[in-house]
Formats: sequence, structure tokens, C-alpha cells
Amino acid sequence: MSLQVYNTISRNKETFTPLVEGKVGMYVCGVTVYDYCHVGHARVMIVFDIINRWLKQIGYDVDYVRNFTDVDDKIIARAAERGIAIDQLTNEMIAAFYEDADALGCDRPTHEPRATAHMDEMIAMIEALVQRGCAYVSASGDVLYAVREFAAYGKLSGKNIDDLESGSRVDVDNTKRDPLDFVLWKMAKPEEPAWDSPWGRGRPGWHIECSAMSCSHLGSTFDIHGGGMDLKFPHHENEIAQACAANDGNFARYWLHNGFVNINSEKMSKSLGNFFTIREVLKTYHPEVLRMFMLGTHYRSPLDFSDRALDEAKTALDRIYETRKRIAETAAIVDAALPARFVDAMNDDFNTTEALAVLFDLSRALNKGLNEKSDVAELIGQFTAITKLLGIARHDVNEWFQGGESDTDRIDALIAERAEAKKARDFARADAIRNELAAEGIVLEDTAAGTTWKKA
RNA sequence: GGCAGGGUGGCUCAGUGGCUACGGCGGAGGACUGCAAAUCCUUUAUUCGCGAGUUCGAUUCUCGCCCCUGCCUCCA
Repeated sequence: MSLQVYNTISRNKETFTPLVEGKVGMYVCGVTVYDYCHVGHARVMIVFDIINRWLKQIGYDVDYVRNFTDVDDKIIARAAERGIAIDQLTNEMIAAFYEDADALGCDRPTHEPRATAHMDEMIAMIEALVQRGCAYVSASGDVLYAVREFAAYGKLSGKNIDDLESGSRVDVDNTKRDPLDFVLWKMAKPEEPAWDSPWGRGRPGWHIECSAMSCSHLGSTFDIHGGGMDLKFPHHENEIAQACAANDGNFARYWLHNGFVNINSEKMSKSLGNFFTIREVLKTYHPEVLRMFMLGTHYRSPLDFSDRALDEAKTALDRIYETRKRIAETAAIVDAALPARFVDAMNDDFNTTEALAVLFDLSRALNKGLNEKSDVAELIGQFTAITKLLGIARHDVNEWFQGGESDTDRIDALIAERAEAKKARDFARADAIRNELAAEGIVLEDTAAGTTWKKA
């Protein structure tokens, strides 16, 4: 089965065929760098990391572009609040972003353009829009996009301009020809960061940067554009309007949107204030647990975030590590192809849930084979290939089960003492030692090769 | 109000026009063990929100209804 992807614009799964054989251009909307990333951002990172990995796995040369929005009202406000320069804030937040993304095991995109480094492209695109009659300068001096001039407006999100107007709760801005018109270039106030442009000193609107940066890196027509569901409208709709009206290309051919992270069935968001930053969560949970948690649900479905769900992801991941631990004790790694069921799952719109089911089945078969001392070389190869691709169970097994424990010498001494006691059939003493450690959260496991321990 | 997505076992989460509805967590029993832990085996939904229709046959398709969530304003 060839790769099928759900394309938001057609609301259907489609066979994926790249524009240029063997190559994929993919643009994903990144973050506005004014604060730490929360778990919702983690989902975008992980989802598109998996998509990127899978595209490469099936042989594509992927140009994965993800932007940083480093100029915007919220950034200006935050920098002022903290009394620091804008680029100090954005650099700090970009560094934090990388810490989080790296911890979560996400590969770096091939290009990570910053809006402030692409002013020329944005201005050129706005000029083209003005020339073609799709943009105008408003009474306030801002350059606005004239939504009515773009016939296909609303196609991606399935919206009808007139319905939007009737349902609009937004205050009417009478400098706009149409309430839906949006800013392309915003005049700067004296204190604000500004760039020269044909319309005066100012800064770009949010939407234009993605149109400009995606097209400048990937061309006016490219394969995949992704981001969170909430970006569908108006952000992605506006990107399409800008890019298609300014260039003669078709912009993105496949639109991929990931579902939200919810808390108590409500969307996690800044405005609701019900968010956890990635770094907060990582104080309690290993980053791989968060990754596992994300992979357990299909990327387009909502994902309910809770301690309980993370605990379950941890337990499930422990199971995979238990298998790895047993593998480490036995055979050498052999290379094996990914199992067909796994490949089919991933080709079916990146179905990581099913892919994990394959991994767990494999884990069981492997444990059983190990118990029965049968030849498991092929299974080990498959197991390893899957975990590597998904980016889970990639840490050292001892580190995983014992990491962060400082008192290992004492534990080892107690285990040795218990072994002596067991030898002498002094089970009371042996059990006392085990209970003592259990009370500290150390669980002992007696195996044929001796006793090992792990943190509960 | 418009549009979009969803309601599957105690929880979670896949999936399919028809053999025994995937996996994880949890529960029960068993094997192994001195006892545990880990692992393995068995077991845990006459049933996939409700009603009707299409069909030889629907959880899967169509229609209606109920409920949930999201977008329609910045938001991953």
C-alpha cells in the first residue's frame, strides 16, 4: 500500500504523490517565541517529527521547513513587560524551544527560518498583492488583504464568507473594506520594532510570513503544509489567499492538521490558561513518556492530557523497555525490515496507534520466544527497527529503569546480602531486604542471570 | 447560527460492509518463583450513542435524533 494522507482541503484520505518524484517539500507552522512551549506545541513537534521520519523511511528526500515567528504583538508586549530587548526574548525562547524539542527526541527540520530574516520576501509578496489589486492601504496606513478579491477564500476551512460575517463577534473595524480583511503590513508606533517598506516603517502581519517563507524555501507550489487544527482558519486560509494571489503557484497540495491536546475534554490553550509547559511536565515525567503518550492516539484525534494518561504511557513504555532489557542480555542486533503490518499502518495516514499495537505484539512474541529459547533474531531486528523509527525506547535500559538513583552501591550491597541469605535459605532475611527496598521504591527482579533492580 | 470532528469493553485507543472487533492500562485465574517482581498462557464487549433505512448481511454506508469537542477573534 502506498502512502495515504488525510488532506484537510478535500476532507479525504488521498494517495500521496509528490510534486517532484522522490522529493517532498513540507512546511509546518512553528511557534511564536514569546513564552515556553506547552504540551500542545509538543504535539505538533512530535506529530510532524514522525511524519518527517516516515517520509524519509519510505524513501523521500524531505525538505522540512518550520518557522519561528520572532516578531509579533505578543512578543513586543512580553519584552516590554520584562524590560528586555525583543531579540533577547526571542533568542531565549528559541533556545528553550530546542531544549524541549531535543528532549522529546524530535529531529531538527532542514530549515528553520525566522520571520525577521525574511522581510524582503514578505515585502515583495505584499507588493505583488497590491499590484494585483488584492491588497490596499487603509485609512490607518496599514496594508490590508482584500478577502473579497480572492474567490477561493474559505475553501480550506469550508467557510462561506457571508456566513462568517453574519456570525462574526468581532468588533467591526471600519478602516477595513470587509471585516474579514486582515493585516499584511502594520504601521509601527514610535517605540516598536520596524522595517522600511514602500508603505512606511512597520512590521509584517502574522499570516504573511508563512506564505513568504514557505514559498521562498519550497517554491510557489509544494507538497505538504501542516500545523495545529486551530490554524486552519484564519491562518492557513489567509496563507493560501496570499500565496495564490501573489504567485501563480498553487501553494500547498496537501494540508495536514493535528488534533488538540485537551484537559478535561477542553482544548489546552493560552487563553483558557489551562496549559502545562513542556518543561513543567518533564519535571515529573521522562520526555519519552510524553512522546509515547502522543503516539498512542492518532494525530488527528483529540488527546486528553492527564497524570493518569501519562502514568499509563509510562507503564506501557516500561513494557517495551522490559523487552529491550531482555534483548540486551541475549543476541546481537540483526538488521531486519519493518514488518508489513507496521508499514501498512504508517502508510495509512501515519497511524501510530496501530503501529504501536504491532510493536506490542512483537514484544509479546519476543518475550515468548526468549522464554522458549527459540530463534528470535528476526523479531529482535524488527523490534529494534520500529523503536528506532518511532524514537522510543532509545535510552540505555539501566538509565531508564535506574536513572536518577544515587545510592546504587548500597542497593547492590543489599542485593548481595540478600543473595547470601537466599543461598542459606534464610528467606525471612531475604524478604526483609526486599521489603526494605520496596519501601524506598526499589523493586527487585530475580532472573536466571541474577537479581536486578528498578525504580518503581 | 454556520462549518468540522467525535461517541467502541472498568479506563484508554485502533479498526472493518460478513471469519474469533487491534493494542495499552486495570481486574480475575493459571504457569514460572521459596515467596515476589518480570515474563508467558487463559479470561474480562451476543457488542461498537439512540432510532430508522439501504443490503443476503452494518459497529462500519444513508437519513433523523441525542450528547461531547473544536473553529468562526490571538492560539499548535
